[in-house]
Amino acid sequence: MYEELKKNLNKTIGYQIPEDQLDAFCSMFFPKKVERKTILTDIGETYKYLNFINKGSAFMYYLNEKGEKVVIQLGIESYWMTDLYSFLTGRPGLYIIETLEDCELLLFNKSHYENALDTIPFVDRYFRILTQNAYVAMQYRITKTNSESAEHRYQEFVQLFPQFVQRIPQYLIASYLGIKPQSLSRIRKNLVS
Amino acid sequence: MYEELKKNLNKTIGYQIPEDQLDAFCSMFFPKKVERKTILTDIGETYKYLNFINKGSAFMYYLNEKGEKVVIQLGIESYWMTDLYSFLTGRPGLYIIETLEDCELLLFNKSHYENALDTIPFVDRYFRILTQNAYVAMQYRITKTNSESAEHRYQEFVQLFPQFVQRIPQYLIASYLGIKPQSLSRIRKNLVS
DNA sequence: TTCATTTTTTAACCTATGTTAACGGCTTTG
DNA sequence: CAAAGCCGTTAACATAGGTTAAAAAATGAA
Repeated sequence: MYEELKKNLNKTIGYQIPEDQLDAFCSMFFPKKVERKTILTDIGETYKYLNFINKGSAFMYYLNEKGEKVVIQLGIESYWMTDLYSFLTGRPGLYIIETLEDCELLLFNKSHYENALDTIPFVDRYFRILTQNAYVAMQYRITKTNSESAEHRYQEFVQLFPQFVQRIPQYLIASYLGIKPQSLSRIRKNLVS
Repeated sequence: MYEELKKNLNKTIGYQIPEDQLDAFCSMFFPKKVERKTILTDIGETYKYLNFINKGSAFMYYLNEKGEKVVIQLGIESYWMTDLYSFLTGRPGLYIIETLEDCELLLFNKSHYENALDTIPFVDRYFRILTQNAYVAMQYRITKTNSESAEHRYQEFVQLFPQFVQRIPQYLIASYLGIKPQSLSRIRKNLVS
């Protein structure tokens, strides 16, 4: 049940975490299975959980004034999916998280979060690194969006996230890259020939 | 000397911080004056300081393959300017910070940072909120860049950062918004008429 | 297997933004 | 105060990507 999570913990932290600490941490999670196309948390609700994807895939998006989904984040196994801001501040969320495939999630609620930070040595470091990585990745994404062509960005996306290309519908990848599905289709066509 | 910083601390934290704690924190800063067009930290160097802008303005940018400056962040009084990733991890920075006007900076180095986190109660909360805000702002910026026209983004920029429009050269604002200076000039012309 | 739905592709046409190049007004510096 | 750079504007032209609409392909449900 917790293999994927433990793998992620060790990899993120960068050293082998003692097994008893790992188990203490994992015991705080609440497993949950949900079908594909399930909305995990809706706009305006407060995010009560950090969601770890143990199996399956999901995406987080924003609905703009035209009613279009603007994809903010994509995730598969071993990714966290949360409106971090809402979770941390307790304020209503701005984004919607929806599953793409049937999912096995591991939920981690706020009181466990605070408790773990205080009692399990590696946890503080783990979440600090996680947040740092998310921040850096987003900063990188902005610089690329602001300075590279859609074609270039797509090629880089394929290179960085080959697993995503297999499993995430193309129109969501397009939105993630800030272009229309028709444009991505055209770009792919040009790349082949 | 520390008025701007204290103001920022109280505002960010959301309550009145005891004066002795404020003073303890402020005493850890190292004031520094630099001229306009000074490069604070260059690509490849590790960021040793968190830079608080007490007076003046600066910007952080990335040099892409074509040698163009891609602006990541703009800042005036009361803004922090740092490659947070480099500062926190000790790895070489990816970005360049350069002053626009003559600046009075307050530098905060890493050992002071760690020391302050441990010994002054409000500091942990302060930096947590600061990081959260930066994260949220960047997420917002991505969604807008990926779904709104340049004109719309500029109008929102003017509304959110009227002080920036006065003091930051237009070609840097254009880069921040992900467009060319000529395009921003054209957009502004259309808005007037 | 079939039908309904979702996703991708195509194509013709449109528009916002990029490109190149030139000019003029500030600002900085000697 | 003159010269040199820098910055913002303009204009003509080029193009990446958006729009609309339809058909084709893939997927899921019955």
